[in-house]
Amino acid sequence: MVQDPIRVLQAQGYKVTRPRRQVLEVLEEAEESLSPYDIQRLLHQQGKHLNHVTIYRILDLFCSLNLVHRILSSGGFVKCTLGNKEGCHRFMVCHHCGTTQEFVNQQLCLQESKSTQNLGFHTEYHFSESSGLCSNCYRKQHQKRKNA
Amino acid sequence: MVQDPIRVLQAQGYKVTRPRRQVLEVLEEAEESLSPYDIQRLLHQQGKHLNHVTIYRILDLFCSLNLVHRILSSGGFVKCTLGNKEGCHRFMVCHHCGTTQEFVNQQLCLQESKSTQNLGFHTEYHFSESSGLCSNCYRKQHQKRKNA
DNA sequence: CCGTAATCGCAACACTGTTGCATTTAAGCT
DNA sequence: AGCTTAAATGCAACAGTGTTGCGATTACGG
Repeated sequence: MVQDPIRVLQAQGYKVTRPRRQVLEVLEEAEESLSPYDIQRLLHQQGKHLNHVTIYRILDLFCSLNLVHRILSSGGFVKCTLGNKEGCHRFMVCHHCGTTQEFVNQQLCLQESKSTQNLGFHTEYHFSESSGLCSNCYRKQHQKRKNA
Repeated sequence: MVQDPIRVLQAQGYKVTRPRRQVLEVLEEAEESLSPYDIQRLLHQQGKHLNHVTIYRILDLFCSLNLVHRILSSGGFVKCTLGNKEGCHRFMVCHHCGTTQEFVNQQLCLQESKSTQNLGFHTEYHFSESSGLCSNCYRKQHQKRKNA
């Protein structure tokens, strides 16, 4: 499991501010990836008002600390839920409902590193993204077809 | 090896226009990923003037045909150089010089699919990005340290 | 060479991300 | 608890990126 983000901030000498806690909370609760402006809108609905500049800066910081990852297919950010000792993140993204789920696979990670090293590349970090249907959406699509 | 992009366009009933050929050419020559506006600038320098809207639409099309892939770390686009029967793309991106190189690994691809399927996910497509130093930049950094 | 559907260019707009600077705040110290 | 100060936030203004609708142009089949 990933370390408590608050602890990570403290350990690296960053302040634990209200905006940072709020951004963490909203990412924590989300099932899908959120754009900076999504985050602003969601917080706004809760009566919490953050400047978009602040959100951008917070996301930059969180990315650099590997607390958060940007999803390519959506452009949104997700909170990393799993440890990443090896500098590796793997995500599954449902292209129907947008749900994003992180997973780990130590063996895949090692093989991916080895594979790039064999090609003369010095990998420091890697990630992967699998796009498809989550089990829920797959079931729904399947039933629809049966009924049609 | 990947099929000739021109053939792909024709086979799918898309016209082979001058702007499309020009975008393909500039991506072909580039070692690093190029943003839409990078592409416009490069073509402009060659006396070829494309509207940015056109470039966006062409890149959308090429992405949907899997002729081109967007790199997360840079936001730029690269021409896919290898086949992708399995709906899989793997890239190495040097964070120093920006060079981008595609590679394949059938075994990794199969394992990644299996891994997500075991988690109840129905993967249709996946890709990975390894960030690090290419052999050239690694050597340079290494020498610098020795001299310092 | 002609007709036409697809594609492109243009203008205008909407959204996303950035910079500099004044104000506020977390956290260490007493 | 109050004081201090470096870090972080908010604001305003701007810069860059991406989108839409529509009229003009062009690839390509006949």
